[in-house]
Amino acid sequence: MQIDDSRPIWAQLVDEFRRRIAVGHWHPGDKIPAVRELALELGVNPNTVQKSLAEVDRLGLTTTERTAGRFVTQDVSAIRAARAALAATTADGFAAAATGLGMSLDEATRLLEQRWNARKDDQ
Amino acid sequence: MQIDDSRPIWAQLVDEFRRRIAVGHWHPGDKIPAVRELALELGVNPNTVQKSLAEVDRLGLTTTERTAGRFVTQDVSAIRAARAALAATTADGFAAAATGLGMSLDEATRLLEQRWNARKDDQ
Amino acid sequence: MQIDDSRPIWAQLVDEFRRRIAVGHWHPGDKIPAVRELALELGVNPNTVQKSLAEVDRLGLTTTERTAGRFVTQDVSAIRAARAALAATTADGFAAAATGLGMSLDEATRLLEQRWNARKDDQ
Amino acid sequence: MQIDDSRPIWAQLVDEFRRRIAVGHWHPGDKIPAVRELALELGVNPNTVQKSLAEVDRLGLTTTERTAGRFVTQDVSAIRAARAALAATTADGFAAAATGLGMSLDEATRLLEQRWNARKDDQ
DNA sequence: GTGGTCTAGACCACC
DNA sequence: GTGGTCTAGACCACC
Repeated sequence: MQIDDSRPIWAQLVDEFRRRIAVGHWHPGDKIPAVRELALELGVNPNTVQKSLAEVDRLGLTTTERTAGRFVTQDVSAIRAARAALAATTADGFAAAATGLGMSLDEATRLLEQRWNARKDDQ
Repeated sequence: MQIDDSRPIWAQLVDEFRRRIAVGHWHPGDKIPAVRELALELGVNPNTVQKSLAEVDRLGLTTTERTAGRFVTQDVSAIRAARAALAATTADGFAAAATGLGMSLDEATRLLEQRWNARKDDQ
Repeated sequence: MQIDDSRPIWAQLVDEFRRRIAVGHWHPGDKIPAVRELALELGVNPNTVQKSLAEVDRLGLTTTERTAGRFVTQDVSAIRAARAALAATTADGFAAAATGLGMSLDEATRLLEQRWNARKDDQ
Repeated sequence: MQIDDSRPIWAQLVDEFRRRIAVGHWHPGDKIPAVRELALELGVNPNTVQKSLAEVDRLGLTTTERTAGRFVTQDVSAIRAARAALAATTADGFAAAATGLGMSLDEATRLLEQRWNARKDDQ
């Protein structure tokens, strides 16, 4: 649980599931965990998971086969879109913080470079 | 409440309070809300808020005066440090996502530039 | 209540609300009844009405203003689409019945003409 | 269960049983299911089924033999009448919708032709 | 009063 | 066991 995210749980779950697919935690063609299982894992009601997964279906990232379960799409372009969306979101988060702190694009770029290389050194 | 941040709540609260000071939501010299008030606002136990505020004190971002309450530091360098930390954190988030998606630093920089300008156009 | 419609209630409600808009029972710009009111009128749970109205919103036939209520779109093209869909649906129903009974298109057309004129005489 | 058909359930059941006979779901000479069985299938009270079947008897579409059960008539003309009634009903539904939407008979006929051919292509 | 969210729990079809 | 639907009822923000 995190403080201060006022968006509905179901919308946060949509983001979380998109993220899992975007980063390849769930691979194309994979069966994803059952609704009740995810609800248990995430500590929310199955109905809430259900609502968010319906939206993920609608986004074309998963397909549902009623008795067999729910599967990550094999449609590469849909997944590519999810990856692009994820990258854009984190870029926006950084841009928002940096502008909020009065940084210029140049300063932000330098900072990104710095942290990028720090990451590389960590590994 | 957000899904999937597994760090302890008190640590998340430290981040939240640092953020409020870094972005100027709480200004230097301001009296910040009472522990009980924050606990109510954030929906957590007062003891948890207390623990996180003690850490914020230790970071030099706030000072406590027994009877009068808790105040944001007037020490500019401490606040500057908090701002730098916030910027670094979001930069890290972007860097992590971008490398996770197989992007190069060049691609990440171009994306940042793109989103930066998109923000500007929105305003 | 009618026999033998196995589709979910929420989907039937979507059809019903589209129909009300298509035939002009609810006019462009009109405030439609509150969720709880519709639930009472239709004898179903407010949550079920809520789900169907979210879909009607998604179809662009209504817009929601959180505290003021829900309104029929003023977008003529969206309404035109709803009208076309309604006409197509009833045409399909007739075509399905007619072909199921072994009628030719010519026979169906003649029957339609007959009933059309019978309607006219009734008025 | 469907929304917004305000006719009594028994009358709707008459339509349903006529339809089953008209489309050949129940064939001439067939024994139809027992009252209690139909009541269970349709989720209504056996008395309601009884009332509607009495009407179907009266229409000459079924005959009842006290101990053996209820059978679909072998009278071809009665069945033909049921088929004509079904066709007329759906034709009326289309005509009502089309006139309600301000269409002319010509436009309705063109739409019917269109949907008729679309059906054919689907198969 | 308005729309919206969330939970608990029952139930369904399909296999 | 799987996804899906539906209800009852509590609660929330916004006005």
